[in-house]
Amino acid sequence: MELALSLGEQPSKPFPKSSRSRDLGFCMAPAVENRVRFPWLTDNHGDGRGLDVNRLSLAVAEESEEGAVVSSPNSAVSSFQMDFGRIRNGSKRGKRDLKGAEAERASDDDDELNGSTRKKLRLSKEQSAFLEESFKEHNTLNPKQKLALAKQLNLRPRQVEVWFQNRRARTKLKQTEVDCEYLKRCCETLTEENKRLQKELQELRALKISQPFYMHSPTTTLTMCPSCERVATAKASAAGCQHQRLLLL
DNA sequence: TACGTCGACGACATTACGTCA
DNA sequence: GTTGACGTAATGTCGTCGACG
Repeated sequence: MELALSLGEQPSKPFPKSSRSRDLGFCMAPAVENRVRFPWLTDNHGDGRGLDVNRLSLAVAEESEEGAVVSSPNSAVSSFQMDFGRIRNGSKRGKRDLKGAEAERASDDDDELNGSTRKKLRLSKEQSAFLEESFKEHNTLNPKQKLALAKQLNLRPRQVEVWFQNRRARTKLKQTEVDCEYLKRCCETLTEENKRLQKELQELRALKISQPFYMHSPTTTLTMCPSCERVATAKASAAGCQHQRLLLL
């Protein structure tokens, strides 16, 4: 039996840095990938980039443009317009956010840092659905895609980025659960097989003790049935598997 | 060419908030 | 109204890579 799993092989960084080249797509052991396929693992665009958000439903965007910002059905406040009070003082990430293209993250946060604690918003169903669709297309985003999505959903680019990060983490967690289940089943099967072989070994030993002369007979051979892989002597096979009996005929 | 630095980004662990039973 | 569990948005940290001097 072949355990076609990669859990044990996974390095501390299961997603290799190949994704840095924007090739998009999870790095899963081939066998795992074959067992559980995600539609977005295949790059329909060939070059692995170029998410065309315009292909997706525009319903949300249209609604947003009208100013009727979509809000969570469970939230009384618009999910976009809530404050984002963030504690970002002197942290490595905070510094990085103030540099280069990432400055946009900080700039649009600056006017929202009044509070001392961060406010967590919940994305609306429409936003989540839209992001989900995008994720199915590509599980990573290049800056352009990120900006386009953010604009379309009226979110901050950072929010889109975080959503994708969390989504990848959730996907991986699910995959790990699936793999664990599979391994469990494999383990059970192997345990059963091991029990059966142990039993068979005991029977053979018993046979050897009870019929020492027979076993030492030069004409006696142990054969393994290619069909059920049971080991048996020519004589014992008469009481063993039917395949052996057929072979003897 | 080798090397150090920097910015960007992803994974991962963790925190904190919103929701619901 | 309170509480604990759960889902998830957000944060912090680390490692890696490519660009650049």
